[in-house]
Amino acid sequence: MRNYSKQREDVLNAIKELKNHPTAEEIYGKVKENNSTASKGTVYRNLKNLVIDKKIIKISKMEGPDRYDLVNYPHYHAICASCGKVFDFVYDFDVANIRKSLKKQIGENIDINDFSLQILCDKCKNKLQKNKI
Amino acid sequence: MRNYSKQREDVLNAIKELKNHPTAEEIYGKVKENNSTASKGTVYRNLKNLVIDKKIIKISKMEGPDRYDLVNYPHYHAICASCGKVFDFVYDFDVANIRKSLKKQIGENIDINDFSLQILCDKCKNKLQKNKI
DNA sequence: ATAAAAATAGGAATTATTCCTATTTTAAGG
DNA sequence: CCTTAAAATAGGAATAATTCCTATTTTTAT
Repeated sequence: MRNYSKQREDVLNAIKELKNHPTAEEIYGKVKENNSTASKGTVYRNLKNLVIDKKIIKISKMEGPDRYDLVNYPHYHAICASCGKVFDFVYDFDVANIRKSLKKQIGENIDINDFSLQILCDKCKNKLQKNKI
Repeated sequence: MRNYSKQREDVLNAIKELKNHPTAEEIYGKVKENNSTASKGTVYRNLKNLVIDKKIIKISKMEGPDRYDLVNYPHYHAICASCGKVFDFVYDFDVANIRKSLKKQIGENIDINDFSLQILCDKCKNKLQKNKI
């Protein structure tokens, strides 16, 4: 179903070189910097492919473009809805049980690629409480 | 810190009327249909405010614009990275323990607004496996 | 070596989101 | 109930992000 493509490797390598959750635009920039022929459409298409293949995950905030992160060691992201700060964290979710629960509820044996938490960080919580709501 | 606004209520009401995870554009459309004066900027600003206030959550897929959902009963979303299908599900995450773990790792007492799972649904898994990876 | 399927280049086109400023609304205090 | 500063909005322009298109190239199976 999926063929090999040099450009997909280029995209993955660009993400490896860029630290800290790059955007598609930043990845495209790095890819070109590395003299890959990959076009913008190719970058977007392969970002999706890489997510499907569990090589990377997507991070979405309340503001700004989506970001991507390598799946190198098992970690997840907690993203502040207010300031957008991303906290990397480790947690031992009971994946087997969650899958079982999903199987019961939706009747499908899904694969879990990633967990992501929408949170409010300390700083933003305080800012909101400083006065009224 | 935050003042009352009629338009923010209009946005929330539009989401209540629209079923099934509307986009900002769809919400804007409904809001105008309801004769609210809310402009596009106002809709976006208040979508963010409503997320911060835990009235709604944002759903992000690999394709297309972000979507929003009411926080009416405790449920979460599992989103297929390939086809974008959204599965609503219920699960009793150990929120207290997750918060404790986050506190230890990042030193902050964050509030958890939402969990979201990136998954691969059965259908897409099969499609990918039909041939090679 | 050949052919069909998959992937790409290059960038145009389209969407989604953000931004801007003058005006209006809200909430607090006297 | 006045007044005022802070917060919010309208209206839409501007920008940025994403998708789309077609001819060409690459990949893989045979």
